[in-house]
Amino acid sequence: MTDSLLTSLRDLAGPAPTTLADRVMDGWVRAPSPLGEVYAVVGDRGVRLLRPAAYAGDLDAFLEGYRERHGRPVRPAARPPRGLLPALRGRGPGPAVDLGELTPFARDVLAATARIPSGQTRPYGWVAREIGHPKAVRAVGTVLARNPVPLLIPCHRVTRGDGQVGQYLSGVADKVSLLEGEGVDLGGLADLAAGGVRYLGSDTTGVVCFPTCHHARRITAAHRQRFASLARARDAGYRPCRDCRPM
DNA sequence: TTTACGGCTGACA
DNA sequence: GTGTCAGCCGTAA
Repeated sequence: MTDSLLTSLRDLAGPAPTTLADRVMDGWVRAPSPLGEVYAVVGDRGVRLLRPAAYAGDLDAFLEGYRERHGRPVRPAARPPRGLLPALRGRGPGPAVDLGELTPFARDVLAATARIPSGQTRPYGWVAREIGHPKAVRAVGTVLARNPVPLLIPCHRVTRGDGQVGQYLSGVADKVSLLEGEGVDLGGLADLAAGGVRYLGSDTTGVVCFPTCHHARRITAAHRQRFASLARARDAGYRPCRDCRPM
């Protein structure tokens, strides 16, 4: 049997080949989300753009804007991409996203943001440090403001270092509602921030975390220690949590 | 190539 | 405690 025949047989066992139309046209879908209906455009490598309808406005205008910006025609997709609907309900790893048109810096920012677990928040400065550009804090904000796939890449989980929620693509109210929907205690965080507290530690483990970290939330009141800075926590003998990597 | 602009931050009054 | 300001840095025009 020739190699080319083997290859052909193997291809038959794989996913159905995409048609030419699939390669040159993207497909759009509507889907429900915590922010109401969203529009999404999907290419052969994944979701390329997602916008809440309430923010994007009229579907025609949204599609026209997409065509203009990306120079690609769009048609209704036969079905939503695998994983999109569960991801918008907060379940599963989510669909593939196509960030190929972004700069390497922007992709790094979004990749770091995608690692923030549901129900937790990180400061803009944390994202900057994670990607090796600790001083590019504002540039991180600029990238997140243009996140092509909000909700799928949870830019709402990036908040200001001083305890305020910060801005959001479709408005602060949406950011607040998303975070509260994930169980983030914004009132509690604001109280901590008002008292100058940015980190919580456990005096039984000697570990210090961001307040929304999974571990910080389990510290019982009697053992909870509050810190204004990581330096203070270190001086007191605490080490940074390996999960939330406070900075 | 230059410039202006942010989903920010830390310092200082 | 709160308000202001300069610094920072990747983009887009």
